[in-house]
Amino acid sequence: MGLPLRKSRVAAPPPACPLTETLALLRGAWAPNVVWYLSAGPRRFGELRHDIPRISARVLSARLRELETRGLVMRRLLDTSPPSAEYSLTELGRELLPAIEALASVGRKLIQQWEKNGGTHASPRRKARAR
Amino acid sequence: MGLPLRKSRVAAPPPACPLTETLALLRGAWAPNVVWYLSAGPRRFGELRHDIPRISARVLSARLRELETRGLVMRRLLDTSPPSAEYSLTELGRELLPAIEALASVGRKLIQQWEKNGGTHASPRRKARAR
DNA sequence: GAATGTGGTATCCAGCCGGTTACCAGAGAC
DNA sequence: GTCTCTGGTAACCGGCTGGATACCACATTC
Repeated sequence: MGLPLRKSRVAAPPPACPLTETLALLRGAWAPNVVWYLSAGPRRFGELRHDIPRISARVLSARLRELETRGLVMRRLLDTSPPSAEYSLTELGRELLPAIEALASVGRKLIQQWEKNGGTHASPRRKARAR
Repeated sequence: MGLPLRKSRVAAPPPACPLTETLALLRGAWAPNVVWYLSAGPRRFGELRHDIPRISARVLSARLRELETRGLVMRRLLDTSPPSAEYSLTELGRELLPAIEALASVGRKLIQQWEKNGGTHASPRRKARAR
């Protein structure tokens, strides 16, 4: 026999699953939050950091870059001093808003139920399955 | 001054952001796909493996366990031979379906546009920003 | 007895991801 | 001169995740 086959180093072609493709646009920590806060209108870097207090500058920067590459977000430099950057949703980005709103709506209902149950998050969870 | 304060070893309390909470339910690779395929009705382990060919048994098992713990999925043992297991969405699981459908709907539109553009995925992406 | 099909689990391991910290330039204020 | 404010980048690093592979019990079928 000849040489053993080597593994391909490229990923398999995407199956073009609509659900997977859309979620891929929002991949990465905080990405949905960034889109959410941009949905209300343009926002500067520092404003987003303030909107999402637990995000680090490094990750916010990375997320904005990725969202820009994926066509969801536009970056615009303002010539203020010091210069600042303003981010906003593109049309594609805005197309995601109904879906995001649907997710948030479920979340609101969920939280409401927790509050009714006395603030615990336990309602719909069941204990570990017997072995 | 006394001893320096030590870092807390528990995660900060969740901010109860509706969007974050809902997406947390779908955390983990393939989770949205599993929910998607269960949305059409109950499904056995092997059937799900067939539905999602690239998922491994290990990951499918882990995902189903997590979805069960989070209250989205129910497991039922069938006493066939060999015994098989059937998974189905709970009521909470079904509440996510409109949101998932909204995501998929965006995805379908996206893919449709790609096809119009000759099969390339390049349409809404722009080149790297100048340095 | 051997093969098959079911629904998994055990173990290993590489890659990625994101948190932390330090650092930067340039302009303006003081 | 030095401090501040902007919007970042560089380097380090530990943890988690998920892919690959091997393995399992049990009942039925051949």
